[in-house]
Amino acid sequence: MFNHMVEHHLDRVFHALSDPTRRTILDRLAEGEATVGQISRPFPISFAAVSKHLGVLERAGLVTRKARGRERVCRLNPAALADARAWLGFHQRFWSERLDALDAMVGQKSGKPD
Amino acid sequence: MFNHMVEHHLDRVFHALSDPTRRTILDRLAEGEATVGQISRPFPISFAAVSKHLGVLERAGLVTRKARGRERVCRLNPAALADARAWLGFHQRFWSERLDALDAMVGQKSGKPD
DNA sequence: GAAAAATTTAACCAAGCGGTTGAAAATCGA
DNA sequence: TCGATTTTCAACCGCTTGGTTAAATTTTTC
Repeated sequence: MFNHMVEHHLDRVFHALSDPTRRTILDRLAEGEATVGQISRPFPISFAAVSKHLGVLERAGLVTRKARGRERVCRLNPAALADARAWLGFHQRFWSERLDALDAMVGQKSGKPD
Repeated sequence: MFNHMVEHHLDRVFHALSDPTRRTILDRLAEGEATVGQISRPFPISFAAVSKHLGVLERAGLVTRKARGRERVCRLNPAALADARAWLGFHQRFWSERLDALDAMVGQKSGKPD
């Protein structure tokens, strides 16, 4: 179902999403493509730090950077969220079913440990 | 919409999900509650390491541990995935709309079919 | 061609992470 | 009570991370 090909990818996507600065960058990018300079301006951290954050997002497949002259135009790649969404959706549903079944069994009060 | 109360929580949830060992632990837990010992047995890492992973999952709200004698019974909390799913779902949809609009504007001059 | 601008890369630092081992703290069983 | 079991805690190690500043690279502009 969720093979090991995508596992490695999930590591990077979830890790990229775990930082609030990076999530804010993604929000900014949702308003349209922007250069690294435009992205970094509102942040209180250095230009280079933002550039590194972009690198993390790019390696996770969430953002693409293409050169335009001496600038790099960053753009979102919404498709990269698909795997993460699929993982979460499947697991939340699966877990809920399992736990419902477990609750039902406990409700029978068998008293027998497995 | 996604206020700063939940932001801090998202950090921990996404970070917890970014490790393959922890995701495997969650899969294991989907089969039913289990003690720390039962969870750690199939892993090639130490007991203490698994216990720390459980701590990460617990602080993210994904797992609860309740004492039963000298054992700790771990159980999934599927609801903890809701915030992460909501974040992903909203953003993917929002991004797609934005990028579609962007593509439409760009497409007026190139007309590339896709 | 030289200066300026946009970005990345390199070197570094403090903090955190995932792992280890060993000791400590509860609890169970004889 | 004593020893075994289950788990956490503490200290430590090597690697990564998020941040810095400074140098290097590429492109634009004068």
